[in-house]
Amino acid sequence: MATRDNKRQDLRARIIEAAEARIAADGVQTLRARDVMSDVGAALGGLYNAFEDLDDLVLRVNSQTLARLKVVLQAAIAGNGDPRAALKVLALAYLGFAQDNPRLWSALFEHRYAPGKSIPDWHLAEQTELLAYISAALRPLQPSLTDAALTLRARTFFGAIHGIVASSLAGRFVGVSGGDLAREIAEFLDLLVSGMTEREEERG
Amino acid sequence: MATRDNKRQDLRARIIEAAEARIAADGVQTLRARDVMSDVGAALGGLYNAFEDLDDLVLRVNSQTLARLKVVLQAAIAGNGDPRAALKVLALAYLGFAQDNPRLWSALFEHRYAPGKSIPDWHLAEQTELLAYISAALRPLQPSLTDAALTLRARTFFGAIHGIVASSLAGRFVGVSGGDLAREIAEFLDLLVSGMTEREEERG
DNA sequence: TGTACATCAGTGAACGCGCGTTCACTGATGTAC
DNA sequence: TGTACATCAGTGAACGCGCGTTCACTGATGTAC
Repeated sequence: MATRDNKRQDLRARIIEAAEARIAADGVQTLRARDVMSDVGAALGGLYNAFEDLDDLVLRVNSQTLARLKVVLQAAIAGNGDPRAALKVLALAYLGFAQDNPRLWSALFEHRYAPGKSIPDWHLAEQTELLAYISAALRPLQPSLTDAALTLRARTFFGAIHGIVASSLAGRFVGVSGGDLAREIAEFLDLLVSGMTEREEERG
Repeated sequence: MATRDNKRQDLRARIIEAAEARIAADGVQTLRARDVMSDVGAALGGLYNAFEDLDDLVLRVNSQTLARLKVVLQAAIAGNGDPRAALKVLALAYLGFAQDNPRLWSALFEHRYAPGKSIPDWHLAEQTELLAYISAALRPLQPSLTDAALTLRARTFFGAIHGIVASSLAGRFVGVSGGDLAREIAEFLDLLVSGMTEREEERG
């Protein structure tokens, strides 16, 4: 019988679920072990049977958020055959995800792990995996780039789009609606893509 | 005699200076009232004669950092007559400032004010002022944009460049030197600018 | 210039609160025979 | 199937620590006359 182990896994899942709901509602900054365990209906100390510590729990929620984001990005590029549009589709899907899940999405970036503790490799790998989507969308547009340059360029693109989305969701874009923002990002990417094709034509 | 007031202003200045040094060395996250006042050689409670609270002190440091950034940006565009290069010059100056003052620069964005307390208008105005430099650099490149669209576009550009710089300084750009990054940003802007001129030519 | 009083910057010990984590205990689940 | 013992998840009160802020007190500076 794996009853004991089943219960353990079940509790873990319920704790993650409760933490996710808390973060989605109030943000990762104010997440408290007490609240999560009280939501779950279990004792405070039980958290430390199921997880190493609170950071570990947040990490699991973030991992789940990345997985959800991955699904959204995959769906976005799945039905799309035009390589010139792939980057834009990714960027707008990213914006949409951030708008739909602002606090979970923020938690990916704003959570501070305890000093000295670094993000585990498996979680960094999850992040890198998503960057590969950008590389793939970029490659047909900039075929002359080496693999290393392409990877760097993908990081640059991610930084840029993320920066635009983060600035807007941080409330710096006063009086700009979600639709305005999507148009602005689309336009921004058109500028980049037309710059890229011009470059490649000069080269070719 | 303004002796009393002189001393007050002097203490304020010394506290700001000490706080700035602490933030520059260790980051705003770990700034402690006790450390600052002990650096200054004054009693802990004295902080609350000179400032409203610790947030207020951080705000003053941030304000000073913005002023320094402003000087750097002004210097960068001052000797430059080519409007096509102005954006790039600004972006590279921004990167340089962030690289030279990583923790003071981070403090501008990562400091969390107490819940319910919002950033005062005069500080928001300081930020807006810097965005005007971007608008000015952008206008000759996109003359057909309305003022509102130009302002939005300036925010978009800032978000993008800031995002790239922030990602890189957060250590996500593994194995990328400062020089590589500057080249990458320069290239990124070339793409944008050539996209813009192409657009405006189509239009003209 | 001198005296008496008022003001307020400066002091630092103590307060207060939040909250992650621990730990001795219990009781349910698992194992051996 | 039943009994005795072992294990370990679950409990929640208590610990521990950090640290911003307060406050009663002092002494220097300022004001009135």
